[in-house]
Amino acid sequence: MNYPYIIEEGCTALGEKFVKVGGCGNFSVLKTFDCGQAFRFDPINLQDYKAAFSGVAFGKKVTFCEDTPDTNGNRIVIIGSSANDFDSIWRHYLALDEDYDAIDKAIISAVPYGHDRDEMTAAVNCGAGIRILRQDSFECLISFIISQNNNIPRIKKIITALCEKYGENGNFPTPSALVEAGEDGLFALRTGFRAGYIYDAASKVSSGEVNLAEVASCEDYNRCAEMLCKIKGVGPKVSACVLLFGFGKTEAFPIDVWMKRSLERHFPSGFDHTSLGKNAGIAQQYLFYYERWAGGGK
DNA sequence: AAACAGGCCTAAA
DNA sequence: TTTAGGCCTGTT
Repeated sequence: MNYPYIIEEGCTALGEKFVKVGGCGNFSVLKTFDCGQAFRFDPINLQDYKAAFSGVAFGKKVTFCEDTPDTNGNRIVIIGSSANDFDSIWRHYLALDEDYDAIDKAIISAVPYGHDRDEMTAAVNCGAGIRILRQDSFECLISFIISQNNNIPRIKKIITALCEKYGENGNFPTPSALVEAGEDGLFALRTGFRAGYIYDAASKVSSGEVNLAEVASCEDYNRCAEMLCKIKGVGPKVSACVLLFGFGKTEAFPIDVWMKRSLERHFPSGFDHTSLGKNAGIAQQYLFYYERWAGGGK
């Protein structure tokens, strides 16, 4: 695989720092930030780039721009940050150190020859370039609690309101800040019936009844899910999303309405995600993207 | 206007 | 153990 490396660092005409990073494989800024895993990024219009997204993660404002690939087909990415932040935050956040080419091959070869493998190959080709972001676990937990029975624009709106009202400097609020907000304060942000769920999550995390560090270090997926499901409003789907996007448990395989449709359409005789092991979550993103944004190859 | 949106909780068989 | 309603709100 090709490891990411800094080609150039500098400042824009406006004095904002940037780094130009090569060796990013087939990494796609567009697919990664358009596949619904992160709620605090929005597309921005920069004519020089194929795709650009701007947002906040880990308390830092950042922009990711998809530049043209180098002569070997390796993606170059412009990141609006210091070289220091690239090394300490964004390299890891974007999972640029993962060998996705190898993962993609493993996913395809884990599916039996014939119809099913053809379907999976099509999904992988369609979603190739997506990276599972390594997001903050608490932010992820609250975000996916909010996502239930909801749509993306409103999810984003609520999260923005949470950050503005209860976060420091517009950052994502801490558990204790949300406890202080109280269920009423959370309800006032138009969270609806999820206010009690958010409050319960904040309380249990802040009291240690649900220990996120323990979840992070636990190797047993079912036990991890069990711990998170102690929170009201956290069930199989939300816990799977949180474990996948917020804890790097890539064996998680969230099944929502889109995934259900995708599996029914492409694998009518059934699909066993456990055979994919640690790659199940990545395959899930491909199948999800294939169904939702590419119409499932109809 | 009525249905739906990246689920989960609760009550009832 | 499984199944059906209901749920805040905003948009179409």
